Amino acid sequence: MKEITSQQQRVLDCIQVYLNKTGFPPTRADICKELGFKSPNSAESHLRALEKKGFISIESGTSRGISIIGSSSPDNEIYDEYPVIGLVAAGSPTLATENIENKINCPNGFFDSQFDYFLKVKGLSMKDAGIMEDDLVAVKKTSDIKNGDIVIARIDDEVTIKYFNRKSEKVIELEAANEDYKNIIVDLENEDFAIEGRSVGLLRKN
Amino acid sequence: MKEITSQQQRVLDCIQVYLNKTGFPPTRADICKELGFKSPNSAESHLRALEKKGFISIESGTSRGISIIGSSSPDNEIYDEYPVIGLVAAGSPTLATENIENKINCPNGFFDSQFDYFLKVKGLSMKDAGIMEDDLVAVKKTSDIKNGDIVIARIDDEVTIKYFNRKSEKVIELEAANEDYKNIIVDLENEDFAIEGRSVGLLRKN
DNA sequence: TATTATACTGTATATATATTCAGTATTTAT
DNA sequence: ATAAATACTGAATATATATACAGTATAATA
Repeated sequence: MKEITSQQQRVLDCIQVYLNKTGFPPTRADICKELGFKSPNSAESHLRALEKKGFISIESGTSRGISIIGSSSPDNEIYDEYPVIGLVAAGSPTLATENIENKINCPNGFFDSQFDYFLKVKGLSMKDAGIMEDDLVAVKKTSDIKNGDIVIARIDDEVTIKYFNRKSEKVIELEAANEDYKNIIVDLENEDFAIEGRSVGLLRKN
Repeated sequence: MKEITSQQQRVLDCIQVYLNKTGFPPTRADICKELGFKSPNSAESHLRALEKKGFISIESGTSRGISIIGSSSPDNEIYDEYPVIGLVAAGSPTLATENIENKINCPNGFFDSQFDYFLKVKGLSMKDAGIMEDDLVAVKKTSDIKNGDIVIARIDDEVTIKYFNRKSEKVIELEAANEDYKNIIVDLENEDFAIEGRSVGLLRKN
């Protein structure tokens, strides 16, 4: 990255400020208005210099086609509020769908996969997988599950977090990661079973 | 916020994806191309519906003047980039740039206590504390430590993460949370020992 | 000393883009 | 039963915007 001049820095800052304020990049005219230039070509040539030095990229023939290189995220990143849902009852956990304990603000792409909510874990059935009591598991609502995935599953009214293991067409094993807990064999023909989602990450506050 | 239809959701997602990819919002034509519409008015009417429902705002007469509402970070929260530092067997986790693996953008008050960096864990010495290989431990640089705290400690040139246990004025025990690992007894008089910081949280991506 | 980069004003223009108007059809409320 | 919202195609147009061209002037290279 080459050296930047003070005027070029002003233009670069101007683009960043404009982006923060509006959510989209400025036009040449916008930059002129902001910095007091009287010709759109003033902005244009500064932009070309910034492009040549690698600070920005300009999409040719595209309105507002400016993007700042390097400062990939902090300002472009999207944040959202994710609900924390509790697994209530110690022995037989039941999902309280409406029971949102609180909300956590967190970058959208925080975990490798998109997720929908945090599940507050009760019990130690997944202890050996590093999932402890009160940990917040990032859950992606999906039924796209592979063997070995950590899933949030519902059997009748009981919700539990376990390793997923398909035994046959009609039999699924939910495997605990703790020898003190026994695995659950689900007969899909005789039981009301559903996958709530898959764990895509974990958050622990202590 | 009113209910969103599936098509409107597709358009909203399309805007978000385009923004992530290019750094600026799409035109009506861009949306059409992306979603297979044949008339720019298809995009236009969806945008108007999204605006009416409060999901986006549209700057009139402005090219690419779309901004997603709510996606901007709440004003009260402050975000920062936190470095991820690798815990190498015979190295020290310093904030030197050569040790920074990457950076994670994260709300400032994400964990209960302020923290300074993420430490990428190697090994399973804290397995029973739910800290697994490649987990990111949020570390607060401090020497204010109580017995039972999970600390990042340095003995000579070796850095480890262990439970802290002060045995006497001059003796500290570093306790592993895995019976396969043996505890470390530190004699402060004869060894070069320092506390790098304390674990205040944990982040796992999988 | 000639050349290139910086730092502008001012005018002009092709085109990228928003936006309106005219339709058609289905679904959902009132 | 009627209005309103959804979900589109297709064409037309005013204007927002990028971008080239013609200058002027100063500072930094080579």
